Parts: sequence; C-alpha cells; structure tokens
Amino acid sequence: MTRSRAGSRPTMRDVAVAAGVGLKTVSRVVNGESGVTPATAGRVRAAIAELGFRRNDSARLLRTGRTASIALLLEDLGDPFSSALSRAVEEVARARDRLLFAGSSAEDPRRERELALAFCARRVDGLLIVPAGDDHRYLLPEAAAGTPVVFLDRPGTGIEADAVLSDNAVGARAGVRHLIRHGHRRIGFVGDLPHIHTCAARLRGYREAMVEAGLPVDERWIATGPTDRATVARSVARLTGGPGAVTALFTGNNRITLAALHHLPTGAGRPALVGFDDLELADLLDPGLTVVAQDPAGLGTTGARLLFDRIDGDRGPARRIEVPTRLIARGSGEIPPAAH
Amino acid sequence: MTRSRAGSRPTMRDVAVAAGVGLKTVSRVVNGESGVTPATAGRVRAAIAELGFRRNDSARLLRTGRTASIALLLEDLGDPFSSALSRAVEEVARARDRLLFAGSSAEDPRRERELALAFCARRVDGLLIVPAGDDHRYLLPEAAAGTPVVFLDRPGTGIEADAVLSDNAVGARAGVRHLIRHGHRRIGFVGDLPHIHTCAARLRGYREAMVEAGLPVDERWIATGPTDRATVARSVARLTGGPGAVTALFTGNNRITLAALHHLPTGAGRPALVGFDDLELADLLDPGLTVVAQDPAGLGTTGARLLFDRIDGDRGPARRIEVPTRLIARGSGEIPPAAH
DNA sequence: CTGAAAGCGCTTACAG
DNA sequence: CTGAAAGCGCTTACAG
Repeated sequence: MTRSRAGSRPTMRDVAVAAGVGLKTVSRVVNGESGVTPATAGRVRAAIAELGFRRNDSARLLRTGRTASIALLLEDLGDPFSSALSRAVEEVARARDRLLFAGSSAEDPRRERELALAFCARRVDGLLIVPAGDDHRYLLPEAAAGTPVVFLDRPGTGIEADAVLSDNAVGARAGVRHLIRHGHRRIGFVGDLPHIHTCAARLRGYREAMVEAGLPVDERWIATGPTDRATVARSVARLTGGPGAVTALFTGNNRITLAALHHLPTGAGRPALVGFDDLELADLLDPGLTVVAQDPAGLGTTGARLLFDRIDGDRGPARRIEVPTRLIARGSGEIPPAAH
Repeated sequence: MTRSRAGSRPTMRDVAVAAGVGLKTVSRVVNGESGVTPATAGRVRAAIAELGFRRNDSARLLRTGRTASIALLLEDLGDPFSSALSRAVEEVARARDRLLFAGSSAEDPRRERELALAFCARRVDGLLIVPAGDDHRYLLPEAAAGTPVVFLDRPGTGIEADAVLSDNAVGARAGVRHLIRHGHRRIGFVGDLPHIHTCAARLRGYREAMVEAGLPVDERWIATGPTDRATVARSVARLTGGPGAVTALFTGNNRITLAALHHLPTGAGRPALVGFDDLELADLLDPGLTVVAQDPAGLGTTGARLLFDRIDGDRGPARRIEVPTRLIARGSGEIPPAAH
C-alpha cells in the first residue's frame, strides 16, 4: 500500500489522479451512485485501496450543510443518572444516523454556556441540555437560527423551548404519602439548593402530601442546601435528633440519599426513609431502600425524540413532557414511627 | 435584530457586506487579530450583532486541517465503569480544547468497527477505545494515516497501539490471597467469557494466588460465561452447593458480583466473597462488600494523556500502562470458611 | 490597515 | 457515462 507520509491523508483528488479519472467520478463510486462503467469503477476502487483513501465526512458535511451530529450537555457524565440518560440518547441518535457530542457542565453555569455555544458553533443538528444555570437567553440566537434545543430534567429559563422532566411533584407526593400511610406525622425533607427546579418541585410535592393529610409542616423539618456529605450529615442529625425529631425522612435526590444512609441513626430510633431517585444495590441493603425511582432512560429517549421532531421541522409551540416516576417499596419506607 | 429566515445562519460574507468591508477584515475581528482600525472593527462588530453572526467552527476547522475533537468508544456509556472513565477523559479533552464524541459498542464488534470508522471519517484528532471485538486490524490504515488510537481496559488485537489497563492479574491475585489469608482453601472463580482479556488476566491472577499458596485448583471451581443474572445464579449455585462446595467466591467483574450478591446462600453457609470492581453502596451492605477496586478515572486520565502525547507527535513504540487496583476489605471477604 | 484570490475536501448543478 | 466549474464557510498567503 503506497502512501504519502503519516498524517497526510489522500483526498478524492489524489484518487482521481491515481485512477486517471475526474473528481466527480470518484465521488460517484464512493457514494455508490449509478452511472459509472464497471471498468471505471474498478480502476477507482483499486486507487482507493492503493492509497488507503477514506472520505472526509467533515468536508462532506460542510458542503451539504448538515453535521449529522447532536450534542448532549449533562451535569456530570460520570454520574449514574446522567450516564443512563446518555445511553438512551445515544440509541436514538444512532437510529437517526447522528454522532453524539457529550459534555458535562459540572453544575457550573459558565461552563454550561461555554460548552453549549461551542456545540452550536460546530453547528450540531440539535442540542439536549440538562441545565446548570438559570438564564438560558444566551441560546435565543441559536434557537432562532435553527438549532433546536430541548431541556432535560429541568426546564430552561428565559427561552421558550421543549423540556422533558420527571414528574417531580407527583413523585415526591407519592413518596411522602407512602410515609404518612405508614403512620408518620413528623416527616423531614432534605433537599438540594432550593432555587433548583427539581428541588422546588419535590418540596412542593412534599408540602402537598402533608397538607392533603391535614398534617402541619414545621419549617424546621425542611433542610435544603449543598449536597456534600458533611452538610447532609448535619441536616440529618438536626432533623432526627432532640425533642420534636422527625420519625421519617424524605431525601430529595440520590446524592442526598446516599449521604443520609451513611449518617442515619440506627437501632430502634432509626427513622423511615424514602429517597427520590433509585440507587444500584438499593434492594440489597437491610432494610431495602424505598425510593421514588426516576426513569433516566425514559427522559433521554423522550427528549431525543422530541429533538428529532424539531430537527425534522416541527415548529409547534414549546412542549413540556413529564416522565412518570415509580414508587418502589423495599423496606426503609415502611419502618413504623418509633415511640419518641 | 434583523435576521434572515430561521435555519439559514449569516456567514462572514454576510457580515462583510453589511459592514461594507472585506471578508478578511471580518475574519480579523472575529479572531481578535491586530491591525484593524477601531472604527472599522466597530462597524464589523455592529454588523455581527445586527445579524446574529456566530462563526462556523466546522468550516474553520476544515480549513485548518484539525477537528479539535477526540472520540471515546465505550462498551456502554450507561454503565458506572464507563461513565466514570468518560468523565475523566472529558476533563483531559477540555484542558486541551477538544470536544468529545462518545459512543457505545454494546459489546458488538461490528458496531465497534462501524463507530470507530465513523469517528475516523470525521477526522477526530484521536480515538480512545474500549474494545469489544478481537480484531482491530481495521484500524491499521487509520493509525498509519495519522489518527492515534489508544485502547482502554483491554488491549487491541492485530495492531501495535498503546493500551491502558487495570493491573488485572495483580489485583485478582491480591483478592484471592486475601481469601486464602482468611482461611479459605476451596475458592471459586466466576468470570466473564474466557476469551475476553480482562477475564483471562483475572483468572490468571486467581491461579497464581492458589499456586503460590500450594493449593490445588479443581477446574469445577471455575465458571466462565455470559454475565446475565440467570447464568451467574446457576454458576453460584453449582459452585457453592453439594459436597466439595467452595467456601469462598471471587467474582470477576461488577455485573457478576451484583448477580452473585442476589443469589448467594445466606446464613451460616454463606461463602466469603471478593469482587473485582467496586460498587456504589458496597460499604452499606451487611456484610460490607470486599472488593478489588479499579480506578476508572485513572484509566481515563492516563489514556487521554497518552492519546494527547501521540497527537502532539510522540512516535515512540506502543506503550502498555497498568493502572493499580486496590483491595478494599469491608466484611464479605473476611468471612471464615464454614464448617462443611 | 485592508482585501482579493486561492484553497481545505468534499457535493451540487450543469454541460457534454 | 464522465467531468469541469462553482460553492459550503471559513483561513492562509500574499499584495497593495
């Protein structure tokens, strides 16, 4: 196989020269277009093999005005929720012959913006984004220029765009109802930063369940803030300790649940626990972990399909789709209230 | 903001016309090059804002001959090992101003090949690949043409290329030694398909530990095969049941460990267990799960750095780097042999 | 300080 | 059946 020096790939022009044909004829053969003599096609194929030619798709796509790629911007590619979602998006992208760019905002609005605009500058066919920031007006020109944007998990702010969310309030309400049904009247809520949409919606669900059961809500039962281990540990200690302690906890996401599990009082005083979001191995804990499970794959699939509807030309009003959550009772949420 | 119809973005030419300057002057302003009168630059900036222009990076990159992207081809974007690895790769890519394409082979060699070649056709600057297939000669022309390839987790086959692996044999040996140290003499090994490199290396480590301790290995203690729940359940039942049953199990990867945990005999006859690969919540099980933990982030970071060395022009011989594993004792591996 | 021309590697539209 | 020309949206190399 004759080849020029490493790093310089042969082009269609090189193939054309080698085969003694015109550029367009090479293009025809490479693209399987009809109207080429078998003999000519054979010479072209021989030259292709000889030179180790492979078409440059980036060049092809520039000419055709598409990029055959979509971008997925997550909170953290490495976390289980994001990765399950990614995989589902990938499958839809694959079915539609698109390659997938992926990136993490790391919960940093500046980084989110930077990455989103970088993807748009590459002219991806569409953008799926789990927002970290709370101002998405920077995407207005992109959307207007024809790059569809679909928000996942949380809605975008300052822009009319599709959003695919978990039914956060409904799910949280179901989880808290479950605790109430098992006899709890003093129930704590440990959540994320309160300005985050998911936290606000889940807290709303918590309040709804308490109100509909005629239970008072002591504001001291509600702890919101950063989700690092130490902060959650302090919140758990505060809510479950001392007089007037809660007998059950509802934890607002998987990071919080995980931290809480490590710092829960044990023995007879162990509070009941229902977590929002499922965890691997949750069924093997003792007691099993009762959760309101999200459907990250469902979010990804639904969001990606919606994005492709837009790519295909759907110009209807922005839609908001809620993907159902599911209560899975495994033991921790069925612990009865301890006699305090 | 005047704008042509949605879907057609303004180009530098449009900006040049609107500002009454040449194309090159727009390019200068956009790229922050010197040598433009403040007045001219102002007119250009006004036109850019007016038209909502944003440079097309795909076009820019075609001209400059780079793509400022790398590709990561995994077994399954959705699994915890892959996603931790992805995130680490992303961070290195970001530090080097590259966007990241991601894709899953789904353990299908055909899909691996198809995706890898699609990435190469886009002319990614480099390719990181967790191989599914066992023949990577199809990458020979790509590597020769200057697209560096680094294999992760398992080495490539039929091609001289860098590989970054866990120290599978060393780690497995450490895990089995741990069981031996706790009094076990009959130890079972449940692994993946035996032709998979990681399975073979871990099985080798198992044998080494047994041999160095002077223990016989009954081939019936070794179960390799698919890692679905049912198959693993049967293997576990076979190894731990009946006369001559093993008193401890070494499970060869996280899927197998997870399945085994669901089907382990309980009570006094419970075998000791050490798993290769860590699991979230492993410390909260009862007993805690003893594992040989891999370092997926370390694999990703090391692999990505190696790839960028190659991108930067390193033409040295192919390297194989082993990333250390770490034994984490949490309880399940310290169960003494039951009196059978 | 500014811009016209050529070119990155392809495809499109057209002519022979 | 085949190919020369123009163009996708930029940058490079060069001339004024």
